[in-house]
Amino acid sequence: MSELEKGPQGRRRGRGARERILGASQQLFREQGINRTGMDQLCAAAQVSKRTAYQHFTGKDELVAEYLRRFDPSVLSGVFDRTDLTPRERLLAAFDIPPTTPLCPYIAAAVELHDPQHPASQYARDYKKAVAARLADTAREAGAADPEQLGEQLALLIDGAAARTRVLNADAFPTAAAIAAVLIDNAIPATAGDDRRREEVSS
Amino acid sequence: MSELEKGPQGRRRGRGARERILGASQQLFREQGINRTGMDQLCAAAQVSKRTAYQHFTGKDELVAEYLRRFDPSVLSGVFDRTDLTPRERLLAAFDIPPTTPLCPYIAAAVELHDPQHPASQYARDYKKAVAARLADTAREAGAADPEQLGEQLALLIDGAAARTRVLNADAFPTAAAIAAVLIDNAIPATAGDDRRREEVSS
DNA sequence: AGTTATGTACACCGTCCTGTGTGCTTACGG
DNA sequence: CCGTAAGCACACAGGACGGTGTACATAACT
Repeated sequence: MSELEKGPQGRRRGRGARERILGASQQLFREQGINRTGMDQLCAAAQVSKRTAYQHFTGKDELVAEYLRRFDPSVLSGVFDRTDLTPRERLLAAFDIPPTTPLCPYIAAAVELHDPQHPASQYARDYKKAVAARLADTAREAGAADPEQLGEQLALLIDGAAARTRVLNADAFPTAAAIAAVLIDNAIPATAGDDRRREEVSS
Repeated sequence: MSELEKGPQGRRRGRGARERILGASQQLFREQGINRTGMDQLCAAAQVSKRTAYQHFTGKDELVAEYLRRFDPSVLSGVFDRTDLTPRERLLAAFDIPPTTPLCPYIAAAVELHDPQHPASQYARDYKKAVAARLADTAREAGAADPEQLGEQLALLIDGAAARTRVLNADAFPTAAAIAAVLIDNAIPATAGDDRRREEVSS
């Protein structure tokens, strides 16, 4: 039989070593960082032989890249696909992250790996662009004058809150949410709302 | 002769090994990151014997902490002490960083070291708080309604721009500056409209 | 059955890392 | 001038790291 994908959902019969490895990665890379987590420790935590790990992933680099790919469903989709909220509420919901998230792992990976060519760094870039695009879509849906600009601005606020939370060890997302509310109200001209301020589009 | 301070300005007669070490640290830690820069390489770049390096610094940790302490004069003071600018212009000038700065080294250090107890991490926290305080002072000088809040908001914007610039490999400071302009104008009650300032806010 | 993919146990390699020990040379100050 | 602090050259310890080789056990599918 051909060497078909053993990728994301491709474990054909195994007892699920790949999933355990990725699960341990989620925990350890977050708690300790990528560089400070050795493969020995990771395999021990996953209850997986080291040999098996290197049969699933060609190297640590690939494992790190795959580890990053396991965040989209929980964060990105979980916020934007909520139809129970108005577009404006959805934009603000992006700042309601529970304290379970120490720091955006994409920023952490980009800083730790320190190599823009690394697969994980490239994926982090793609992810950040995707988030900004989703924010822009929602901004357009909410009737923003310049959705792309608002999306980029909100994305910057999220990253700022993440970075600041990490450095200061104190939640910075409420501050970011406050800024977001101002930006959103400034960018949406005719929103039905209490405070409708002078709509000036900063050039 | 007693073991008196060989600290910041304490090289008594030497040929300046300490300064060369710190100079090389500035360059290498920025270009390659902290964890990816070995002491061997650093000493070679500084043209300093490894033994000498470990006589000036008890370990790499202390060197990293000292390396972070060498940024205040160039960044923090360089922006806030410009008396040729109005307070509002000074707030915005904090976002005019030249392309020489790849990423705020404090964020990088906090992420790379990954230990809030590390001296360098503690110093990074102090520095971030100090910047926010300086921004708040300037915001107060500019007549902001809630200077502390504005200072914290602007600090968050700076960190967001730094993080985003790093991850995306694209300058995000203009976006942050645009947000800052909106926040500043919203926070300063009397300064609406164009550049009508000069109402001296006596300190 | 029996073959084959999957996983295990464990030792091992080479490399890089932080950090030392030791002896020698240089330059400054009195 | 001489003494001494500053710096140098070099080897090496001790450990963590990423990654591999080998031989063996188990599960699954036909």
